[in-house]
Amino acid sequence: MISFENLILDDKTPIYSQILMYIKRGIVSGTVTNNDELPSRRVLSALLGVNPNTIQKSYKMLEEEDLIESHSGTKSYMKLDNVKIEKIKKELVECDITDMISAIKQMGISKEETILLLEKYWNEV
Amino acid sequence: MISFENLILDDKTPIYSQILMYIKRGIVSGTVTNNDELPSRRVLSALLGVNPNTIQKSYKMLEEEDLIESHSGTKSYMKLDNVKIEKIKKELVECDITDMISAIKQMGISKEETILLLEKYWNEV
Amino acid sequence: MISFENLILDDKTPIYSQILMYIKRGIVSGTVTNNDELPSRRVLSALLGVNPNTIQKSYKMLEEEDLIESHSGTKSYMKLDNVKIEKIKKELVECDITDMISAIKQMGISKEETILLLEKYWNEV
Amino acid sequence: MISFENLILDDKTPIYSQILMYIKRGIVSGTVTNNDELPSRRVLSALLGVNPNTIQKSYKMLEEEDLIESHSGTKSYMKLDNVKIEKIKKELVECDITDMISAIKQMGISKEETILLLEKYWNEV
DNA sequence: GTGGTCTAGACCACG
DNA sequence: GTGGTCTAGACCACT
Repeated sequence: MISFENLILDDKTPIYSQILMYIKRGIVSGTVTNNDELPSRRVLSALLGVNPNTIQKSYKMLEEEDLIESHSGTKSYMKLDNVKIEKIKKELVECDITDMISAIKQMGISKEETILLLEKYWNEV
Repeated sequence: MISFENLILDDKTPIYSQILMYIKRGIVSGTVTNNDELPSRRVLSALLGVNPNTIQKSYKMLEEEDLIESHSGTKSYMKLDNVKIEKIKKELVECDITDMISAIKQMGISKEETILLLEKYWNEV
Repeated sequence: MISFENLILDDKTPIYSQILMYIKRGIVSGTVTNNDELPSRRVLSALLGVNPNTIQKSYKMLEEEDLIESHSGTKSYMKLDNVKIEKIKKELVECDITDMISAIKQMGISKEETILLLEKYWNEV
Repeated sequence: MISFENLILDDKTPIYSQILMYIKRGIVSGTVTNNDELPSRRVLSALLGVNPNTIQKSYKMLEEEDLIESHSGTKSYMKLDNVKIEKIKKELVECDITDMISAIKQMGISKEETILLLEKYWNEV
């Protein structure tokens, strides 16, 4: 069963998107693996304190990306393979890194300075 | 006159916010300096292909942060000093770096690997 | 539910402001009381023939003055107490009376004549 | 020459409208009479510290209501008769009084209470 | 021409 | 269905 206890919601980004990203990051990190069971819509909505419709939207998007499979009952399971995992990893990592680089470079900060900043903030997050 | 030719709009973030961030990053990088003239709402809206009101919103937020001087019937100018510049730099850099670190760490990627990725992508952006 | 059937809009004052004043006057007169339900933006906008966003602006200003309670997905309700009501009453009455006096005095009309005019027009409005 | 020294501009109402109303109230009070000379656009704009275009707009509206006459030079004169004066008086007084009554009645305040308030505030304005 | 404001309509998250 | 936000266009006062 996938755990959502490390998911802390902020109110700047859409909730369905935060849930989606949380799961995708779990896939990349290996805490979410093939055949893992997802909590039911009802349970997760209660756990996170958000509307069931919002959960439903997240699950639907996972389904559209062919990452989960909903069986006849209410249970849903991750449907992963190495190709999908690599694709997500590349997508997420590239996005996070290049977005940051793009923003940093616009401010005229050098690569060396960026690495220093990264070292500085790494353990504070 | 502040140049906006390097600003490419995406459709994920609010336009007014992208314009705001573009100017703030320019302040940090030094391409936007004190007393620089801002293009009028009409000119910039035509240049970027957005509504004048969207520009107005960006400018208004800059004024609320006391970064520009703006009076009816006259042009608008940047109103900066070193204290303001340092404050913005800290705000922007911290935000970009820590957001990235947070996302990367959730995926179980180490600091060393991150630095390698940063080196790899730095010149591609 | 607050009734808006006595609200007739003119086109000299901003609509959002007229709606705001209508509700405030209702608060003073006692026709709008604590916990009263406000019509939704859609309903009221259809009723008054204006854009939902205009209603939204009025409601937002009421919320900023802490006169209504409003959460996403739920109805909005008046949030009043005697202190707030007295404050609004003082604010509105003073404004209406002193504006009128100021205008009348500029025309060289005496207090006695004004009272006569007031008696004359009172039942015609 | 019509004096504008008692005109204090607020920034809530359009300036051209405030100037127009100031003159009309002067007509009603008798301080502005037939054949009175108006200051030139330039002089009045300097005196009030507003743009000549704004003065021009006020004068144009007076002309459209046939209340002033501009001679070949830059001088303008009031063009009044008793019928016009009575019409303006009725228009202004009725408007001020009935607007106030309308607002006050909406708050459930009685005629007697209104007269007391009027007495109270009369000398404070 | 300049900046400022109001109204309008579409879209989003949420219950 | 609810409220909240973003973009859009028209209009106004003013230089």
